[in-house]
Amino acid sequence: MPPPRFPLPQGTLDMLILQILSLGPAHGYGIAQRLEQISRSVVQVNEGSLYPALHRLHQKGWLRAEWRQSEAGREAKFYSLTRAGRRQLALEKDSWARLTGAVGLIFEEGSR
Amino acid sequence: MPPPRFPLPQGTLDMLILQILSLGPAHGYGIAQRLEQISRSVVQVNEGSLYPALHRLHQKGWLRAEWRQSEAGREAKFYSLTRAGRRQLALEKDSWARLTGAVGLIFEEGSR
DNA sequence: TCTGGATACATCGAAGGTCAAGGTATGGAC
DNA sequence: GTCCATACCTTGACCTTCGATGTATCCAGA
Repeated sequence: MPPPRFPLPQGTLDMLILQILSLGPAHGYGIAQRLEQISRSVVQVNEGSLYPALHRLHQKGWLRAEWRQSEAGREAKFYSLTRAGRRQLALEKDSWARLTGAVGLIFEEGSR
Repeated sequence: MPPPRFPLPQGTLDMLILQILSLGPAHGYGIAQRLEQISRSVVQVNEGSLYPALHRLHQKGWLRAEWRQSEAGREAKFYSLTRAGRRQLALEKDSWARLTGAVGLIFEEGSR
């Protein structure tokens, strides 16, 4: 039985996109593929979430967009992190660490 | 500067409530306090999130509700986990572990 | 006595993100 | 010539969280 898909908690997708782009420019389709590969299929991005998220991040000035030729020889919109995007990623990683830390504390409380 | 408050990702509140109740019955107000205490104020539950969540979980059959006297001598609605609630908590913990694991993988990918 | 703060419940509308479903188009392989 | 992978996008339904607001009791301190 393959692991069940589960919805990404609101807000985490932005962080994951920024993280992938911190490794280098990529287009939407590629971002989705990388997320799935690296996470071993735990993270599966819906296109109806992905593209709005990219537009959102772009509009906020965290991404730069540029039409280029893809590896497959197709026109594709390549995104890359801006300086502000890098800052934002750091912030979101920080929040994530505090959240998971807090959840960890709450879970431990039961096992003592 | 105190750590900034941040919104709980959608869905995590249910899991945290179930976890707190797995330690024993509690009323809404008390659940919020415990979450804040245990998490060292990282998790701060909004009442407009808490009460709808409790009703939701109750309606799904994961909680039992009962009016009793609180420690402070006030009428309060005490919630406790049902068997189905315990099952649900296990499921959600599992999803959480897979999610944080996946996010961990994606973060590591950058630091190699 | 009365005022404020803690306890305890609840509801409402706004805001925001995710999802499933659907649509368009090109390139290469068979 | 047809199918699949690539690559973009939009729409509406759904759900949760949030901030604001409302009600009520109890107790401590001025």
